[in-house]
This record gives sequence, structure tokens and C-alpha cells, in this order.
Amino acid sequence: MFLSTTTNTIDAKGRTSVPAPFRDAVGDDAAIFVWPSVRGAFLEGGGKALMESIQREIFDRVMDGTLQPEEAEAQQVMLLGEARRLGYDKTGRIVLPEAFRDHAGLSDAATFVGLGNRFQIWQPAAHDARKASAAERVKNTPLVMGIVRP
Amino acid sequence: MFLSTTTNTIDAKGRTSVPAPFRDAVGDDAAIFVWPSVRGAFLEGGGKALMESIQREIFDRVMDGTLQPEEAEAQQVMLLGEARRLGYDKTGRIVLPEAFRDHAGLSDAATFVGLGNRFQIWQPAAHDARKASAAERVKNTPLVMGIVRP
DNA sequence: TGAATTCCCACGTTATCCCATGTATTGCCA
DNA sequence: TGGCAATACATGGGATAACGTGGGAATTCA
Repeated sequence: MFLSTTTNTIDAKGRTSVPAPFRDAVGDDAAIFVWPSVRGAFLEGGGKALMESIQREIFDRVMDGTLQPEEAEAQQVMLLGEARRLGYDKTGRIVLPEAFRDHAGLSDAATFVGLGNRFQIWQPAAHDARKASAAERVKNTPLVMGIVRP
Repeated sequence: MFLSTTTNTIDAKGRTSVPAPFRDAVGDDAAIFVWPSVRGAFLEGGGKALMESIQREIFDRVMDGTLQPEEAEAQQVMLLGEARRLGYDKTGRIVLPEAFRDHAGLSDAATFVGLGNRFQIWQPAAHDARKASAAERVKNTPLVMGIVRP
């Protein structure tokens, strides 16, 4: 499970360390899967299990009529087609492809944000702004906390 | 699992490299299976496992009444009948048959698009256009991402 | 014999791996 | 509880291997 938020540096080679807790979360195939978000200037990612979940989820929704085949293929193109498997070495580092860095506006640092079954990667200042607006939105929302099924 | 999008060159002999991640995805029989899409000017393909899935899927749908036998045979003719097994050499290269190149408008480069259990091969510019329309379509669709079943 | 296809080797770029260092954190024991 | 040792973590740099690509030799088929 991906938890916590961490900011790591990006070196001259485009490398960055995957936070150690995230590495534990993906299990034993030393890799994360990342793609540019279709919803904004940041990256989304997860472990192998997430990719398989997405694949199955799209299939299931076509089967039960929730999703049109054309829409399903569009999502496959933008999620699975744009995703890349980024394997990390013994020191836990991946190389963020240049296209990914461009999409998210990353230069010298990256903020990993754990979101349970997945995570996001933000340009640090952009994440601060997003977090502030999330804090605001939460104030006006019935919060899950306090009524979670035990 | 087929992920990511890669563009490789087609040389004078009609050869092109199968992206290394795709080669890993098909396992140890060094071959991919490819056929002209019935939905547009591109190629579709996958590994051995995909072909067997298609075969079984058609059978199952006839059995449960989802597909008429005549329709099933039509699909078998266009998918299985047109498919070719393309073995790659030690350097990972296949030869794209001329008929396939004609169907997809391929000349000097081919774009491989991973879609989970299968992939597509596009003329690079055509894929850019398709990707743009997919991005547009995704914006107007309830997105699977973010609400994936854990 | 000629043309096409398949196989194999070579090259340059790019990405991957591995060792080393500094820092922060954790665990241990007095 | 305080201080020290050991471990884990992120980061820099250099060596190594992988990947895509071009070209030529061997093989096959007409």
C-alpha cells in the first residue's frame, strides 16, 4: 500500500530514488509502472498489481455495459499505452524518461504522493498548491474518517 | 503484459525491431502474431496466449448464444485467417510482410502501442492523430483511473 | 542462376548496474 | 534516559551491458 509523501532529487541523468516504503509496497519485482496523467501536469503510477487491475477494470466495464468499446480503447491507449515499466536498481533508483519529466514539469526534484493502491509524482511546488486546494475541498465534504467500517 | 509506446525504424528489407519489453511479454517462443485490423489502417497483434484467448472467446460466445455461428466464422476468417506468426531473430527483429505494411501505410517507421493483453502497430503520424483523439475522448468519459477496485 | 529471405556479426548510443560516500535514522546498552 | 554503534537511505560517479540499427554472408525457393 502506497502511503506518505516524499520529495527526492532528480540528478543530471534524470534519476530519482523511489521512496523506500513504496519499494516495499510493490513486492519483489523491482519496478514501478508510471504514465502521464490525462487529468493534469503530473504522473500517475503503481505496481504490477495496479496495471492488472486497470486492465481488468476496463474489460469488466465493457462487459457490463458501463463503458463503450471506443471509450475503453481510448483509456487503454492513454493509460496502458503511455505507461512504462521503470525498473529500479539495488539502490532503488529509476530513470524518469524525458517525456515524463516534461509532462509534469519536473527538473531537479520529484514529489511522490502515496494514494493507497497507486501514487502520483508531482513537481514539488505544484503539489503544494494541489494539497492546499485539497485541504479546502475536504472542509466542505462529509469525511470518511470517523465512519470507516472497522 | 504489453505496455508503452515505441517507434522503431523499418529498413530497406522491411525489418523492424520488436520493442524489448514486448519480447519479454511474449515469453520464450520468440514470435509475435500479427494481423491487419478490421477497424482501421493499422495492425493488431499479441503473443501466442492472445491467439488462444481469441479462439476460446469466439467459441464461448457461440456456446452462450452471444454470437451466431456465421458471425463467429467471419471473425475467425478475419482474425485467425489473416494472422501471421512473425518470429524474430536474436536481435529481436521481424519482417513485416508487404501486405501488412500496405494495410497500415507503413514505410520507414512503425509505432508499437502496448494495450495490455495485445498491441497495435501504427504509422507514426497516424498514431499521433489517434492518440490526440483518444486524449479528447478520455476527457469526456468517467475515468477508470482513480476509482480502480483495490 | 537470380532474387528474396534468413541468419549472423559489428557499431554507436543509451540505459542499466554496481561501488562508494555522506547523512539521517534506528536500535542497543549502559 | 543518554550516548554510541549499526543500519538504512538517498545521492554521485564510473563501469558494464542492453538495445536498436546497418551491412554482409549464407541459405532457400523459384
